[in-house]
Amino acid sequence: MSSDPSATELGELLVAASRVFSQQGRARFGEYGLSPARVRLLTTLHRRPGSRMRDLADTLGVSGRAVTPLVDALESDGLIARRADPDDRRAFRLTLTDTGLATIDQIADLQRQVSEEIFSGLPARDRNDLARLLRAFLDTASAREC
Amino acid sequence: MSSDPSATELGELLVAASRVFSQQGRARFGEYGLSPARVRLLTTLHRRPGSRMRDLADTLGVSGRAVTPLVDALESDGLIARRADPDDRRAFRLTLTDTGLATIDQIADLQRQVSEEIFSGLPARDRNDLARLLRAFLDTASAREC
DNA sequence: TATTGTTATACTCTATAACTATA
DNA sequence: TATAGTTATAGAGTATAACAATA
Repeated sequence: MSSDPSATELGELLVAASRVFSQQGRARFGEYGLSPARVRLLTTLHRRPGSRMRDLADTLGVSGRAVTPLVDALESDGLIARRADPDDRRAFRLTLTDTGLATIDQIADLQRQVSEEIFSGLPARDRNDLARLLRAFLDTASAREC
Repeated sequence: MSSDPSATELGELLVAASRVFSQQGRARFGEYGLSPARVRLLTTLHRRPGSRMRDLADTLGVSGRAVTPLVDALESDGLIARRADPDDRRAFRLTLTDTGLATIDQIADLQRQVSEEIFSGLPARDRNDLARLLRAFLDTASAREC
């Protein structure tokens, strides 16, 4: 038994739990043509309106190359708009259209439905504790990235 | 404020935390040619030696079709072996080779390294609480699937 | 020179559907 | 008929590298 025998198990539990949630969400969102990557991009953009594509790539933790086709598709579906950046002629500023904002509402509804369903078996107190611990973990993890 | 305003946030936290862990793991395992799907298949097979491909697909929660190329690749790399099922001539029994078992050890090492690194900022008590809550969540979630 | 975003290309993972060989 | 596994085909998501335009 080493210094922390449960670190590995903790990682496995985290991934397994997330997988349960993601698979449920993927199925539910899929009915509305919303893939995980699209949802992530839309909600990220909603939190940071006017982001450039590079900003989005950094925030999402993916390569710049991965953003282009996603934005292409979302733009062609009328959910987001590319606008020229007045300060940098190489860049675009991305914004949600009215349709995109309506989709954000739909996403929020679906997320709430899936979340309440999936966490319904967990007592409220456990849910609160879990949220607190996950927040603490994310704080320490993101602090170490800098 | 509805019955449980934090369910959505809890889902987001769970996915975000898992993503931190997975991205770190993906990078680390990738150095050894171990993709997430390969690791999942190998560790699952290690827990259930002699599984048939259909069993693996069910356990992994993917289509049968997704298993074939994975098994092909792992077999051609000498990590697993297909053996005819004596009771059903349509089916294969999969087993880990010695090389596959060595890879399992390597995977365990890497998982431990990544886990200890990523959870190092979280006090031991929080880690234990987090593990307990995730286990409780998985229990309720998998109970509902039946 | 460095950076923004694109095109070109390729890889991993997954799915559905049609097929074969067995059950 | 149903099932185990394969082949065929397709799609999403991502990566690296090379490029154009701009900083």
